[in-house]
Amino acid sequence: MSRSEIGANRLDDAARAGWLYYIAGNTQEEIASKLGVSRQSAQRLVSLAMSEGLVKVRLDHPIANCLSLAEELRKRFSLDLAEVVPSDPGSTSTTIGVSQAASAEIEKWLRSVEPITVAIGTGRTLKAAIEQLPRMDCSHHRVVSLTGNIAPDGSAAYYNVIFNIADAIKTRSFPMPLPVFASSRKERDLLHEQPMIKSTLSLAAEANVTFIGLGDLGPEAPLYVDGFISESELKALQKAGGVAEIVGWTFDETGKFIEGLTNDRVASAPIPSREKSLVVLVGMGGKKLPGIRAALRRRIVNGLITDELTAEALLA
Amino acid sequence: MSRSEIGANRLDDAARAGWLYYIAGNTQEEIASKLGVSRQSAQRLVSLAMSEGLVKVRLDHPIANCLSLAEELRKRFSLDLAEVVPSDPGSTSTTIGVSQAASAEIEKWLRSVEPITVAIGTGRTLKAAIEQLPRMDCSHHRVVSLTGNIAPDGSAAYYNVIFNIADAIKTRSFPMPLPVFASSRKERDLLHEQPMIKSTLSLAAEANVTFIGLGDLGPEAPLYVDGFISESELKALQKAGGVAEIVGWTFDETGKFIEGLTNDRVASAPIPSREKSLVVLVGMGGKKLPGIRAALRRRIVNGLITDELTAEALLA
DNA sequence: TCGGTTAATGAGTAATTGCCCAAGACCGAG
DNA sequence: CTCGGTCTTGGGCAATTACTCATTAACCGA
Repeated sequence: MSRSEIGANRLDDAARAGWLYYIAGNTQEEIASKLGVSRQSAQRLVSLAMSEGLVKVRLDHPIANCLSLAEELRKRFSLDLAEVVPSDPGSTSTTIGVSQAASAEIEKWLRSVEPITVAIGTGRTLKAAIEQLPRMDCSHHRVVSLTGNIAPDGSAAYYNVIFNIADAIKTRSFPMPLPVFASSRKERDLLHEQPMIKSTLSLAAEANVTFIGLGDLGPEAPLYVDGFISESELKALQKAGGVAEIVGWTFDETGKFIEGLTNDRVASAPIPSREKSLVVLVGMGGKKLPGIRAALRRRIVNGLITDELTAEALLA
Repeated sequence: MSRSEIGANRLDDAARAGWLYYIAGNTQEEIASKLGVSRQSAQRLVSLAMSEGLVKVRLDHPIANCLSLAEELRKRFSLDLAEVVPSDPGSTSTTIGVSQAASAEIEKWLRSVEPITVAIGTGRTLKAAIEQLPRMDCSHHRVVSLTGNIAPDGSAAYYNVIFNIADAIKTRSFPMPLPVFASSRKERDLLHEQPMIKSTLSLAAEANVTFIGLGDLGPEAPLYVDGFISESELKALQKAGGVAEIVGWTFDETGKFIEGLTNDRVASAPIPSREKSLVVLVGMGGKKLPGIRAALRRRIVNGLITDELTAEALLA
């Protein structure tokens, strides 16, 4: 029996154990005897099923406060989509909850029988959301990345999610075989003139729906931490008033894009039209708050998925 | 604060507790302190969230054995849909697993943006499936019942699920305001001539997809236990070779409908076309086995959702 | 074939959860 | 206002689950 078969069997067993536990309501001891393993192994299988994402938990009840916050956000910022999930006071996670909600929204779009084009950004939040997606056949849809997938060191950019999505669902995916930042404006423009890139860019421009994350520009800015920009570049952006970035495009607290600096070199596609399509920002947490507020005010996005605390702060 | 508000708040809290438990991964003690209640109350809220169906657990991993059984069933009986869920050896439940799978399949159809018509039968299995449905807006779809909803004692037939479905999702639903069995063939035909009934019947006939359960005709036949037929009628059906019924239509082990007897009086709609639509039978367990086999052989249905053990028995 | 390394296993134990029961709150009827 | 009944609450305890750790088995390269 080959290595991969063992692995498959293991996941198979995990799925079976998870099924017996979560659906059939067996105790782990019962599962152990039914599967002919020790209680400890059964426990491991169950937790494996959970950690591997075989088990998806969904909670559908419209919690009153979340609903009303969403409604207010929609009105205040003329949003086409607003979703608010409960907050976990005390948790420091910046993805918990919103990634599940984002996943559900992405899934909803992908269930469409009409072929659609989905554009997607980068980041931890989106990555977590994609991991929640069920395996499904979406071969009639197209998923296109808004950002380059090459990290400064030449490796694949870790938080570029286009490959994760292609992995989770069966679809035609269009990565952007580019560095995230070119070395100069000239080089960026040159790269964008390449036929393949050009067609991917125009595909992105006509996306029906777009899901993007947001990175702050504080001392632990993802762009800086992940090595896409240097410390001095970060400082310069901060000095120019930059508060956040979306797929690499930095902007100030009014949502105005920073002139020059790194924005000259971002190889990302422009953010698709908010007139003709839905652009959903997924994010939560105090660090992102100024950025989210700016993005909403200048209508860089027309959809938002966030949590209760952030929603309240946005409305305050 | 009114009674209903209290109830709503309670479910709201339950949802919040369930969210903190299942999504955010808090312990019940943490939830208790965050929600400002005792640990026991938190525990109650979490279990309420589960029992009220606010929390939906889905397991998506193609368990190899289930997949191959489904594939074989599809081939052997020329099915358009076959789904096999794991069995819980030892459990006596006749709905566990298949109802979840049926719910997922129903949901898939209801997610369609094209308006569709869904026909639905009766029974414990389907009732359990409907309870799993998430709240969703399906006002562009129509859901029609295949059977009358009036029990012999004049009350609403308990296992008629059309009201449950209308309760769970927002849709135009079409019940059949009829007894399940008329007193005679003549009366049945007369009832079916009434304009409203007639239009509901023709709506059922053009359903895009149909979900039905199956009842055995053994000593504990649901039809008999629920008081729809008398003991002597049951005996007569058995003597005539009847092994099972679908929405009241009884048939023998070859799938041939029993001539005369109760079939003359069934007020149910005929089972929709297997040529032009998908008719899915949902059921599992040894008691139903002869019935399921018969239904598949004579193509009373062209779709099946069942469990491993039943699938294996069908293929043996 | 042999060491070295890694992964899997089972025992024991701490943490967490589910359940039962008694006490108290609430409500309607008298 | 009081009584009887029902529902809710929290304490305590038994059952269940998660984690740690030492041991064993499996694997891999030489």
